[in-house]
Amino acid sequence: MGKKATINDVAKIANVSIATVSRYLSNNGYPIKEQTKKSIKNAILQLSYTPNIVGRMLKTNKSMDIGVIIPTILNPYYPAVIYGIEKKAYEKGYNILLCNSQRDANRQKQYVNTLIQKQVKGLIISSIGDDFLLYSDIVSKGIALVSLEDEISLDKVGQVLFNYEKGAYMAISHLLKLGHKKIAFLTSPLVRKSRKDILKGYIKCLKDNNVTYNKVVEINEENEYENGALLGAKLLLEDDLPTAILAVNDMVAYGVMQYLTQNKVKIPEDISIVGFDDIKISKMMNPALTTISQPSQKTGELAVSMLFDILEGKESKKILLEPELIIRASTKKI
Amino acid sequence: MGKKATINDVAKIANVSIATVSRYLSNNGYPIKEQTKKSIKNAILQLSYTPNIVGRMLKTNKSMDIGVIIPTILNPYYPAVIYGIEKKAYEKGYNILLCNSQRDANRQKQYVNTLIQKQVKGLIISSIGDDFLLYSDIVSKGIALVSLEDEISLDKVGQVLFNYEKGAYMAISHLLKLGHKKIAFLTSPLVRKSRKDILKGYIKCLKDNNVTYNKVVEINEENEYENGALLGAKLLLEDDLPTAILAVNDMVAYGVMQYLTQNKVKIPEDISIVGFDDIKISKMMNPALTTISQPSQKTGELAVSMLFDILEGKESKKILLEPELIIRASTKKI
DNA sequence: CTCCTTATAGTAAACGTTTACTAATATTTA
DNA sequence: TAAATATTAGTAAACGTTTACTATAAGGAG
Repeated sequence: MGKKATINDVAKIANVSIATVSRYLSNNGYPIKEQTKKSIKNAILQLSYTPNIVGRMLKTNKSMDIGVIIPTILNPYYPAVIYGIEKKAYEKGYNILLCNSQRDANRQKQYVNTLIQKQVKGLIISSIGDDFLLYSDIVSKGIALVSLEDEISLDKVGQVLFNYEKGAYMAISHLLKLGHKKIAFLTSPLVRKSRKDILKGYIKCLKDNNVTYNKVVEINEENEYENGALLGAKLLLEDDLPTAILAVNDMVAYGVMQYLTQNKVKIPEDISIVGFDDIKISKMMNPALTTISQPSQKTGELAVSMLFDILEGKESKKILLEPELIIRASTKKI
Repeated sequence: MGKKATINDVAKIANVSIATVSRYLSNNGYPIKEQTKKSIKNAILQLSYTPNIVGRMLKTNKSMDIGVIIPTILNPYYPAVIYGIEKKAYEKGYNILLCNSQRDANRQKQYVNTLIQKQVKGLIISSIGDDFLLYSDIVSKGIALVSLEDEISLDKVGQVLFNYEKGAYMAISHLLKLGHKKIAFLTSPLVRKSRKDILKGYIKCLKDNNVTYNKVVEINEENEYENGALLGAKLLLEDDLPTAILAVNDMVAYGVMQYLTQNKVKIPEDISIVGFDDIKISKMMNPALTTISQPSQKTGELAVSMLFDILEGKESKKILLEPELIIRASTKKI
C-alpha cells in the first residue's frame, strides 16, 4: 500500500539495469539472456510492479487515448455510437476518454481543453453547434479529429455525416402519402446543424407538395425526454392542431407521445407521429414508433476507422450515411 | 502543427524562467509582477501553448482520472449510472475513463490493468462475477475502489449495493397477489451476484407461499435484448407454460415481450411479465412494463461520493439501496 | 592471433512539469 | 541605519520511462 514500485526497484532486485528491465517489458526482440529474463520476471512478481504509463507517455509522446465528446449519454442513440467507437478502439489497443458536454458550449470547450492537455491521440466529437474555431484549434495542435453529424469546411477533419434533410423529407413524404396535411415539427433547440437540416427537409417537402400548413414548435431546454412533455403542452395550446408530428428524435417523440396520451390524445388515431434515429427500443414502444433509421453503431465504428486513417496520414474524408424509413404503428392514414 | 510548445518555449519568449511560468499557470497565490504576468500571457497566446498534463502528472503524481468499468453500455441502465458518475466527477474536476467489459472476464481484467497503468486515482467497477483477487489487487495498489452491485468482503472498498433479493421478492409477491401460481424466471447467465440474488428472492418468495411450480430459464449469451428472443423461444418449448414471468432486467423483458408478441402470446392477457431496473423508457413500452425500480443515476453519484470519501481517508462504507415496485400494464389478474 | 560480428547489458540524457532552495531586491520596523 | 521581512524570480533536481550510445565478452572468419 506504500509507494508503488518503479522500474528502478525492479532493476535493483533483479540486479540488472533499468534499461534491461525496460527492454524486457517492451518485448521488442532485443536479445536478453533467459537467466536475466527470469530474474526480472521474479522481481516484477515480487513487487507486483505495474509500469507507469505516464512515464512512458512523457518519453515516447505516444498516447493511446481517444477523446470522445457527446452531447448526452441519456439518449440511447449515443451509447450505441460509443459502443461502436469502443469496439473498434479496443481492437487497436486504444482507450477512450468519455465526456458528456450536456449540450453546454462552455463545458464542451472545457472538455476539449482537458483532452488536449491529456495528450489524446485523437478526438471524436459530436458537437453542439458548429464552432469552427474549436475545430481549427484542435487540428492546429496536430490532434486527429473526426466530427460526427456536423459538417465542417475544414481540411484534415474526418466527418461521419448523416443525410438529415433527406431523412426528414422521407418522413414528411410518408405522412403526406397517408393523407396528412397538417404536420408539425417538434424539436429541441435548433442549434445543431443536424437539427437545422431536419427542419430544412421538413420545409422543403411541404413546399414541394404545395402544403401551406406548417408549424415548428421549439423548446428551449436540452433534456430530450422531458422536453417531450413541454413540447406536447405547447402544442396543445395551439388552436389549429396538426394531425401528424415529426419529432426531432425518438426520445423527444416518446416524451411527446407520453404527454399526449396522458392528455387523451390517441396515437395514431388522433395524431400520427414520426421519430428520428430508430434507437433499439423504438420497435417496442407503445405504439411502435415509425421513424427514420440512423446507423448509430456503424457511425461510431466509421469514426474510429477514420481517425486511424488520419493518424496514418491518409487523406481525411467525409462519409454521408443515408436514412431509411421504418414504418411502424405510430402513423396511420387520416 | 509542428511540435507542440512547451513551458520552455513560453519561458524563453517571455524572458523568464520556467519556474515562473509554472507558477503563473498554477495560479496559487505565489506573487508575480503584473508586468511579468503580462508577458507570460502574451507568450502563451502567441504559441497557443497548452500545458502537458502528462508532465505534470509524472511530477505531482496527482491523477485527475477515474476509471469506470461497466458490463455493457447498451443496456440504458448503465448510461444512467454513468450520467450520475460523470456529473459528480465533473464537479470535482475529474475525468472518467470509460471501459466496457462486454461481460468478458479477460477484457475486464485487461481494462483494470490498463487503468492502473494509467494511474487512475480511483476505480468504479460494476464487475461481472465476483473476482476477489481482482479487487484486492486494485486495493493493494493504493487505488480507491468502489464496487457497484457486487458485495465484497474486503475492507477499504466502497460498495453501492442494491437489494436484489428483496426486489425479486416484491415482484413475485405482486404476481402471486394477482393470482399467478406458475411463474418463471428468465435470465442471462447467473454469474453476477446481483442475478443470483434475484434468483434467491424468486425462490424464497415461492417457498414462503408454498408454491411448488418454479422454472428458471437461463441463456448462455450476454446480449440482453437479443437474449430476450432466445429466452422466449426456449420458454415456448416447455410443455407446462407459466402464466407470469420475472425477467432479470428490463431489456431482457423487452426482448421476451417482443418475441412472445410476435408468436401470438398476448401480454398481459396470456402471460404477465415483470422486469427489473425501471429504465427511463419502461413506462413507454407496449405494454408499459411493471418493474422493480433501481435508482441508476443515484447509484452513480453515490459511487463517486464514496470514491472521494475513500480518497480523503474516510472510512469506506456500504450503501444498500432499496427496491420499489412499479406497477404498470404488463401484469394483470389471472 | 587479429579483426568482425553477435549477443548481452549498462550509462546517461531526455520527455514536460513542479517545487524546494536560494538569491536578489524593495520595503518595513525598531 | 541596520536588521528583518516581503516580494519576486531563478536553479536544479526529481517524477518513471525509453533509447541512442557505449561496453564487454564470446565466437567466427581470415
